[in-house]
Amino acid sequence: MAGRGKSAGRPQRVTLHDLADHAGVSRATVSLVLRKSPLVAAKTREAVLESVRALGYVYNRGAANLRTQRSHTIGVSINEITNPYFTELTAAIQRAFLKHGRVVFIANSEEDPARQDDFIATMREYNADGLAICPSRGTSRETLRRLKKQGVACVLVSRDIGGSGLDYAGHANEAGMCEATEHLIGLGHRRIAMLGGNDLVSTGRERRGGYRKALGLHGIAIDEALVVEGEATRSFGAATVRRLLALKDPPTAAVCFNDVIAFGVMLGLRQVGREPGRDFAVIGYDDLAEAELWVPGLSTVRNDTRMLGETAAQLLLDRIENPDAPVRRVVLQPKFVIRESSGGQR
Amino acid sequence: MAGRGKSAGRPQRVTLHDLADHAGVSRATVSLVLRKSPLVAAKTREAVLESVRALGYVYNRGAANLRTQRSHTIGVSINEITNPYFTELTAAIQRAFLKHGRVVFIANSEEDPARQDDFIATMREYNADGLAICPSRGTSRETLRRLKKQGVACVLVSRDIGGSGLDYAGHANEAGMCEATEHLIGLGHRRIAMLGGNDLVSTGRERRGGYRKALGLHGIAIDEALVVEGEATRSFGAATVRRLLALKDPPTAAVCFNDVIAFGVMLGLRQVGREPGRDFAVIGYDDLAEAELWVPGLSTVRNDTRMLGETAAQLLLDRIENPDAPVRRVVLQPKFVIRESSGGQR
DNA sequence: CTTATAATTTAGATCGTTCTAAATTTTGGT
DNA sequence: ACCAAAATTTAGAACGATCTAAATTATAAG
Repeated sequence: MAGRGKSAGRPQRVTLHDLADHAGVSRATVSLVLRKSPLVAAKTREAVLESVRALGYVYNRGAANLRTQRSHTIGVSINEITNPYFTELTAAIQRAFLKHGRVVFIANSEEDPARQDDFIATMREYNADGLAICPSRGTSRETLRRLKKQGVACVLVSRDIGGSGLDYAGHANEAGMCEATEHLIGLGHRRIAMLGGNDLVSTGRERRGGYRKALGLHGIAIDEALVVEGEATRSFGAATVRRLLALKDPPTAAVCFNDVIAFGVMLGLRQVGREPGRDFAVIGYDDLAEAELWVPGLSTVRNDTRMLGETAAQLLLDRIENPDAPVRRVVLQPKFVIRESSGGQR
Repeated sequence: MAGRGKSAGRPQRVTLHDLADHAGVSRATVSLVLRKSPLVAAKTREAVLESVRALGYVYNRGAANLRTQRSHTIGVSINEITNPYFTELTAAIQRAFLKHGRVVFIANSEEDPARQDDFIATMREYNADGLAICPSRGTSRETLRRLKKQGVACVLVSRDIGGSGLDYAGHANEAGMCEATEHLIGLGHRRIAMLGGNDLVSTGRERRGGYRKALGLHGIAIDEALVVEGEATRSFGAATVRRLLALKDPPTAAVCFNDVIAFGVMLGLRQVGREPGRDFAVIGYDDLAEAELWVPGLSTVRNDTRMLGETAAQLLLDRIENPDAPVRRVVLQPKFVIRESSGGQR
């Protein structure tokens, strides 16, 4: 009596049709009940809901999406989820969309544009309403312009790709790094290294630009030997600071592309018997939860990750709502946090 | 000429129908081409693929799933993605499924069984082929049994829920923690604290059990004041070790539920002027990338995360293939790694 | 040139929902 | 009791793919 299909084999999925039969109404009415339409009479609604319970019905969202041409699904592509900054950002983005009743699909592109492209293609095949992208290194402007041209709602988060023509939510990286660097200059440092980041990614360009700008403002010549590109890992920070300390005119301080590198620098200093904050000044970027706990506490530039997630979500939802609105760019101001790792007056 | 529908409004999606018209064949043939069927003649295939390019066709996976009753989609529910162990595990699981051509849906339940249930419900609504679950704290056995009874393919990863009747892939936590604790005992420690974990989660029960077992094996009485439940955070580790050191008979060593807590312990020791590895022995659990870099290097129990991800994926894929096979449990052996934080002979 | 066989192609039903437009029932005023 | 208006319910056609079973075309053997 239950399950229409063949009596042999797998249990058939319970459908609207089954519910309709069971409750003695039409498919259309059942559909209205499930969508909480006010059109249907209270008594009918009760009967249908009772059938739902009785048959153990599971709504088929895929079928509904096919019909409505809307999926309420958002794809989120993250360049490197094992980086704690992006882990926090991902959680923030997810929370923000969840609050707006969207289902979120997360993928980790691991800095590989091909994987990112695959994911974007898959999400389009699933008819996602929109995409939030932290573009992996090397993402081409053309890829993104094509998305825009094809009418895919899209927002770039954290990292910008110039000329993509997409909405963007990010932080004011140049200003943040400039302030951090000027702080060190104010403490008397002249040989300041800049560790991590690169010019292939906007955040790298901007933070490295902020560093250069600060030195320029105070008439300090830039020694390219102290500007080191690198991965956002602790081991890069540790190895690099050890190498720089071995130079004949070593730096006395370092600003880092992010906190993870700064933690590495502090570990590296200890490995060679130097104490961060006393023998060498260190500044990070992001203000991860861990920064405050270190001994010495890490001076760093705080990005409001949760706010960025919410901003990105709002931009994307607006874009979905109104595909032809003018492009928007929101840049959040960071906050420089002074702790002990940058040392006192020297 | 392009796009069948109304000439006004949004661009219509290109469908198999459009491709068929454009290429002068039937819908069925186009479908065969897209699915790389060998049945179709080379010349026809070329023509269709040319139409795909010409019209900018995007495959509609939702429609296909509706028809085939298979989604090639896997839902992965993670209890806390900001914990780096789970971040790594998530990445490993994703990679493993990707290798098998599955699309992976990731959600962060943040230790909230309600969010986990929501996600599971959503995945069922999307007709996911299977679920990989790192159950959040407080997940009930009944929830999981119901899933099994309803024929949902499911594998538990890392954390076990007794009596769920589901496949499980995890690590031998008791053995790992027992070995670590015995190492400290061998070095002469008698007052050994156990920090973090709790009995609400299998990994906590097992690791704490391993600690108790080791003490028992060597006739050391357990001082419950030294066994502290807690969150897997650095701040818990730091605060707790400071508190324990203030006891009148303080511990001389600590084994930690995981590396993150152990890092916190090392930071906490420094905050009160003690040097980990020299003044106090510390052992972690997980062997995160960071463990090796610390000064002193963190002694810890290594879990092979990538292997766990692959194992879980294989169990789930087998289960999907063969729903009625007997339940399997795979437990991977960890490896104890000795570095400097556990100190030498005292 | 048949004819049997193999290789291709296809019409039409189907998956489980929602939508449109119309049919039916209920309600309330006279 | 009647009728208009409001409230509720519904049949049947979508959505965009795949499947089944059969039709068509090409190839080879006699």
